[in-house]
Amino acid sequence: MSTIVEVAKRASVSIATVSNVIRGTKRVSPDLQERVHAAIRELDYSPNAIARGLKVKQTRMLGMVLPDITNPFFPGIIRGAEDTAFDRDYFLVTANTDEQIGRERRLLAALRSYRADGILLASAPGSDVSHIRRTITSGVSVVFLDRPVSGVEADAVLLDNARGARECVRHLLQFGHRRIAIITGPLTLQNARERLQGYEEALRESDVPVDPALVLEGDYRLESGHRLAKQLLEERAGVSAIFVCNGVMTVGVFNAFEEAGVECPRDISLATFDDLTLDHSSHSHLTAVVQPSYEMGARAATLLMDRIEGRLTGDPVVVRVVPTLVIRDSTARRDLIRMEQPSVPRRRARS
Amino acid sequence: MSTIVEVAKRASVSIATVSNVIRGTKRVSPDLQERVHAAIRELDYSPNAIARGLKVKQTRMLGMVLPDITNPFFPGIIRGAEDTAFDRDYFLVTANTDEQIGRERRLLAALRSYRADGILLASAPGSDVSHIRRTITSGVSVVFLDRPVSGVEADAVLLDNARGARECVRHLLQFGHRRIAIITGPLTLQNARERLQGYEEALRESDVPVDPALVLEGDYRLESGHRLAKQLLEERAGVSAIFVCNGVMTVGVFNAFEEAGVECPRDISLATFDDLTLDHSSHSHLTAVVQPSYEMGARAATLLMDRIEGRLTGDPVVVRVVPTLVIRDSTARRDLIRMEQPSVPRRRARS
DNA sequence: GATGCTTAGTTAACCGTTTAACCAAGGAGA
DNA sequence: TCTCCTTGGTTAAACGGTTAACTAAGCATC
Repeated sequence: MSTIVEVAKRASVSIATVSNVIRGTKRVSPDLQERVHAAIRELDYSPNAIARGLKVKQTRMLGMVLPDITNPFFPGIIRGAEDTAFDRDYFLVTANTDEQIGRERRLLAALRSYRADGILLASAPGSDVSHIRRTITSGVSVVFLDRPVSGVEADAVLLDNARGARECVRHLLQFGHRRIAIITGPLTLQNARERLQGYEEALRESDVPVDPALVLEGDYRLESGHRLAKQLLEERAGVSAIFVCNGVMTVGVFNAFEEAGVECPRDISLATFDDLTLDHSSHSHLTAVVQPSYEMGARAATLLMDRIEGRLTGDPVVVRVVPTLVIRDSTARRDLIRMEQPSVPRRRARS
Repeated sequence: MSTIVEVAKRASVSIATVSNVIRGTKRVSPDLQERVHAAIRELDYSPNAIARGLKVKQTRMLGMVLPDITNPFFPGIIRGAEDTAFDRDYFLVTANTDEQIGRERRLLAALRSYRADGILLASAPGSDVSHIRRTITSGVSVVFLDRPVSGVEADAVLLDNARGARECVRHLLQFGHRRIAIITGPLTLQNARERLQGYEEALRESDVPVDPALVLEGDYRLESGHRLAKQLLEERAGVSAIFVCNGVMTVGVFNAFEEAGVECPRDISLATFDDLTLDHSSHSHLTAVVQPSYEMGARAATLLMDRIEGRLTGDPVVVRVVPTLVIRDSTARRDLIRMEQPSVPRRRARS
C-alpha cells in the first residue's frame, strides 16, 4: 500500500504538490499534474482517508443504526439514505441493533470512536437514552429516523402517523364498519401511540365509541400479530375489520387467519400500515397505509449532511412526511362480510 | 471532544501512561489507574480510533458488501457476521450495491480508502473483476460470500448448491413427478449454474430425460419468477412440479399462481430454494432448500478475521456449507395433482 | 557502599495526510 | 537597475494516538 511520499518521489515533486493535485486546492502546472497522475496510476495509490480524517477532523463517514433489518420497511430507507449520501460524497455504513439497547450502545460508541461525522438513528425502544445524549454532546450529529427519542433534542424525520391511521380507519368507517379492532405497536414507542391516536380520532369523528376490548397492544413483531389475531377471531365479538399497525405483524395476522380458515375480505376486512411489496401476492392486494420510505431515508440524510456542513444551524428541525392510503382488495363493505365462523379450519399450521 | 493529552493532564500523568491503562499494555500502579479512569469518566473521553488506526496500521473495521438487502436471504448472513465480528471486537459495517457493479466498485474503493482490515463480499454479477483484484492486491483481505468470483483467488464460504438442488428434485421424483420445470437464476452466476446442475443430476439418476423446454432462466428477481411461471402455466405441457431457484422469484411465482387461479399443491407442486420465514403463512408451508445463512455469515467472518490476524495463511480456503431440505405442504404426490386448468381465475391482479 | 536487577513511569519518534508559511524566479513598473 | 507582485512550488508543523528506548527509584547481593 503506497503513500503520498512514494507518489511524490516517483513524480519528483513534493508531497504538498501531490496533495494539491489530488484535492485541486491550488494551481499546479499541467506537466506536474500529468506526472502526478501517472505516478498515482502506476502505484495504484489510494489516499489514506484515515490520515486525512485525523488532520481535517472529519471523516465524511455517516452511520445508520437500525433496529431490525428484517423489517421490510427499512430497505427503502437504506436505499434513500445511501443514494443521497453517495451523491454528496459521503460514505454511509449501516449496522443493526436487533432492537437491543445494549447493541445500540456499542454501535454508537464504535461510530463515535471512528469519528463518524453523523448518525442516522432509528432507536431501539428503551428508557435509558444516556448513550444517545452522550453521542450528541460529544459532537456527533444525530438525526432520528421514524422514531423520535423522548427527552433528547435532535433533528428528525418522522411520519405523520396519526394522519395515516386516521385516513385508514375513516376508510373502514365509510365501508360501514363499526366494530373495528386495532393491533398496535409497543406503546412505549411514540409512533405506535400516534397511530392509536389516529384510530381513536377517526372513530370519534363518526361518533363510534372506542371499545377498549378492541384495542390490542402488540410489539411490531410477527408473533404478536399472530397471537392477537387468533384471540380476536376466537372472541369475534362482532368485529368486522382489523387495523394492524405494521407490516410484520400483519404477516402474523395472516397466519392466524389461515389457521382458522378465515379468508380476507370474505370473512373479515384487513387494513395495515406498511406495504409488503416483496411479499406473497395476497399482500399486494392489501389495503395499506404506505410510508414513503425512500424519501424518508433521503430527507434524513440530507438533514444530517446539512447539519454537519453548517448549512443548517439553530434549533432542531422535524420533518413530517405524509403516508398515502392505498385501497386494495383486503377491505370490503361491511354488508358483504360473512360474519359467522367457518366451521372447519382449512389447514393446520405446522411448526 | 477531548484527547488523550487532556486526560493525561487531568490525571497528572504522561500520555503514555493513559494509553497503557486503556490498552492494558503495561503494569500501572493501582492509584494511577484509578486517577486515569476518573479523568476518562469525567471528560467522557472516547479514544480516537482513527489516530490509532493510523499508527498501528489496522482499523478493526470490516466491510460487508451485499448486492440486495431486500433479498430475505441476507439478513441472516448479516446477523451471523455481525455477531461473530463483535465477539472478536471488530466493527462490521454493511453496504449494498443494488446488484450494480459501479456501486460495488465505489464501495470497495471507499472501504480501501478507510483502510478496512477486510471485506466480506457477495459480488454483483459482471465480467469486470479488476476492482476486486485491485482491492486484494492492495492488501485488504477479501472473503467471498455465497458467490465466488471467477478468476479471482480468495477465501470463500459457499453453499453446496448442487446438493441442495439434487435432494430437492429427488424428493419431487419420489413423489412421482416426471415433468419437473426449473426456474433458474442468472446463469452467469456460478451458484445458479450449480443449482441447475443438481437438478439435471437428479433427473439423470432416475433416467428422466432433461427437457430443455422445462429449463427457464430467471434472474433471481421477483418479476422473472412471475413471468416465467405465467408462461409455464399457459403452456403447461404436462408439468406437475416446479423447482424455483430462489425465494424472491418464488414470490413472483405465487403471484402468477394466484392470477391464474392455480392453487398449490392442489394444482401443482412447488419447491424452492430459500426459506421465507418472514413471509405470508402460505410460505411457511413451502417445501424448501434452506440455507444456513446465519452460519454462513458467521463462518465467513471467522475466516476473514483469521486471515487478517495471520492465524490463517497460505492458499485460499473454501468452506462449503450444506443446505437442508425441509419438506412441507407445497409438494404433493403426483397422482394427487389436479392437472386440468381451472376454468376461471379467482381474482384479477391489480397494478 | 558499589553493583546490578526490577519495576513504574516518561520522552520522543512515527503513522500519512493537510495547509499555513515561506521562497525563488520571472515579469512589470518606476 | 531596483523594487514589488505573481505564480508555482516546497518546508515543516500539526492531527491523536502507540510504543521502543530510556530513566529513576527501590531493593537485594556481595
